[in-house]
Amino acid sequence: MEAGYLNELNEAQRLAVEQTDGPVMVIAGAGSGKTRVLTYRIAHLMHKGVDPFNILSLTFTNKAAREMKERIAKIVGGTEARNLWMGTFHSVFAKILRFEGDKLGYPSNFTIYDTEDSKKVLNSLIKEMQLDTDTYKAKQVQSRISQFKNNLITVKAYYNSPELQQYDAAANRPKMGELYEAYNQRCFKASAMDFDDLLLKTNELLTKFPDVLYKYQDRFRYILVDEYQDTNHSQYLIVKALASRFENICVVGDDAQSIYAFRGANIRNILNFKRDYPDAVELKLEQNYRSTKTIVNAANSIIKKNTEQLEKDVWTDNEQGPKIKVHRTGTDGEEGMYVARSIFDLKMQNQLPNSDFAVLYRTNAQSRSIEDALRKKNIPYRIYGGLSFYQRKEVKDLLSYFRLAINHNDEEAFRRTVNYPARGIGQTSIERLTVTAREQGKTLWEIIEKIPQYNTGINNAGQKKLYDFQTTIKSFSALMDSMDAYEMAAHIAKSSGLVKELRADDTPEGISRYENIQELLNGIKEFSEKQKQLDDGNPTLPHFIEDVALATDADSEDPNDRDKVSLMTIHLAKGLEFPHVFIVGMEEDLFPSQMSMTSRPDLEEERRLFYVALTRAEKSATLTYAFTRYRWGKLIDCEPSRFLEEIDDKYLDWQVPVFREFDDLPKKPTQRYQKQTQYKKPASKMPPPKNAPKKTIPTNLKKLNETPSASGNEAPNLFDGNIQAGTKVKHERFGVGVISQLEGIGANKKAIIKFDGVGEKKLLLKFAKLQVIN
DNA sequence: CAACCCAAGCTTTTT
DNA sequence: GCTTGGGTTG
Repeated sequence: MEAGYLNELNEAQRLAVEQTDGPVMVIAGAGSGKTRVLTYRIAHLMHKGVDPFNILSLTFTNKAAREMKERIAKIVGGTEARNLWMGTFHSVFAKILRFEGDKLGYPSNFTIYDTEDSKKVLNSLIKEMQLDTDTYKAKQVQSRISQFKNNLITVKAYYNSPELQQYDAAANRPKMGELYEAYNQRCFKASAMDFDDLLLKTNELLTKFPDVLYKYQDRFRYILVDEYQDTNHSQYLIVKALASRFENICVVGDDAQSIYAFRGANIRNILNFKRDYPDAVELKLEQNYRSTKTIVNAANSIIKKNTEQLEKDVWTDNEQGPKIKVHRTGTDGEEGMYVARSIFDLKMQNQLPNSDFAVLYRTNAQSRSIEDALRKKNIPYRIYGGLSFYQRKEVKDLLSYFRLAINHNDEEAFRRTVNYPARGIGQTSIERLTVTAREQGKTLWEIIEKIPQYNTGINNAGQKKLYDFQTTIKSFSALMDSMDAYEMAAHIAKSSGLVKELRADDTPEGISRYENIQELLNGIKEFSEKQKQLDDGNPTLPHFIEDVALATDADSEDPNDRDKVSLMTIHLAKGLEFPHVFIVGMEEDLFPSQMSMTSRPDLEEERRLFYVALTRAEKSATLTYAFTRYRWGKLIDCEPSRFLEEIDDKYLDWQVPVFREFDDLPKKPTQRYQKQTQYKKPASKMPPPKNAPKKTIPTNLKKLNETPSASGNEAPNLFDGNIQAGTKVKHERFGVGVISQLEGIGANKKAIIKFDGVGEKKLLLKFAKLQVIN
């Protein structure tokens, strides 16, 4: 067959497809047809006679993998496409670890612990080790351990690094190393790997066993990595190791869309690709096919504020399109109403489907006000993300039964199920069981299997209950080979007593829980049927669990959700596109998030996030922000996001009334505040916030990398002065206060200041325009 | 041992 | 404002 698809590509795209051998880096601007290049490239490889079995394609989400596979199947045929190795890093290497993990001491049925499981392990360890729960917060410890693992810092490496230990000691966590070690041991004992382990252990496998490395190098002769800018160090090393023999590696990404540094993604991986592969062919996809000129150019005007990036010039042939609307409302509730009304109007005027619209936000918590408003207007919507279906308590309870039946040593599954539904096995029994298990160096399961042999201190009735529990679970395991996933799941749901328990609860929540279990069972049925239709399918429960452990909600497509407005975080929106996009909550402290304000790299990541958000839009984008907003159940005052200021003004249509907080800016950076007259603010409706007689848009923050003296027109800047604790200062917004503590050095010097009536605030001296008062 | 009540923490993003 | 976990009570 003639490779006619090549004609559908532009020059750069065609080169990216045809350059099949040797290292290739494709920098793909937003909306530049990246997926098309990837799919065609794989199809092209197969046309050239490469066995799909030798192609490894790593994507960021399962959904992306599935969609790409479908598209390839359309070009080359389903049977051919099926043999491709395509999936997320986690899912591909989990599969390999099931196969090879015995070399590292793991059985093939190891459990994959999710974040919640890991946190529970850590919490019990913190308790057992009698550490202070204020300094050792499971969440913080977890992210620290995750950092270690993503950077291949083993326990041993940790102990060899005075620097790492000092860091933890300084954070008041001197036992971090012991905790790390204990956590690993506990997971290993339970035959469990956490998400990071899947990558770490793969690295270990490839390093320690050259024959294994050789085997997979030989298998994966052609490697493609999508979203390369979001790979972490661990992933980077895996790819590097696997590709080092044939060097047929193609990475695709966009440094401007790197938004996962917070969980270890290393933007250097893409910035340094050329250093790793000096012969690499570098291609840039710069023509945007998605958005209007306005949107493309506005997005460009934002992203150029970032310092570190690969040079590129994204442009489009599309029409100019309308300006980006910027709309301010009084409250978050009004913001939701404005969005709902706008969607409604656009829909009615232009006869558009709901699915043409998306509402994007920085944090999941913001969805509520949008939902309320959409509901009021009877506009159907779908929320993506948030608490995943599989994370819901009742769903996870049932899944835990499955997990325990598959891997008896899965301690978290054991703890979840042993007394739910209630079997009269109480806390004391579990406590005693745990103590015995730790003393004996055995798992909880190993103890209850032979409970009379151990001196647990549990009374006879309790021992019997535990033993019976163990027998029940074993009876499930025995059926695992003869039943498909659905039969097995339905059997377990019933025999465990879980269904009965849930049906007994006729409160609305109880009914909903019951329905969720039914939904889970339906899903499993669908899975079984689907697998049976494949010639190499595997309809068993363990296979289902494997899928679920690495699945997210974004992966499930409900046909009922077709014509709905999409609500999601910006992170989840990456890779998607919608004709009309609303970006809500354009406020300081929210977007950019307050967590990101103190460091340049973090702020740049937020800016990239904004870039991602804006470039999702095809035809129109609307930005909204509120004057006040409920956060943590409290009403707080908001300031417009600096990102609004950063967009080139000519692309914006400010629907903002004259606003007093802008009136006294140092040098009136734009005229927009004066020229807007059509939306005069009714003075009575918008009382100035109590503690902030005058707000300022933080224009000075734009100059983060400049020396502070450059902005010398302001009040005395204390950042380089030798200010001390105890000094009395005055802040524009918070009023008079006393510095109680100082931390950080140089540009990062922060002060904790106790303000009268406002309370304690931590402020970066560089920005807080403080005045010393005597 | 289970049910209920209250406090704390949370809200940056997720494979 | 909501959820989770811990503590107290029956």
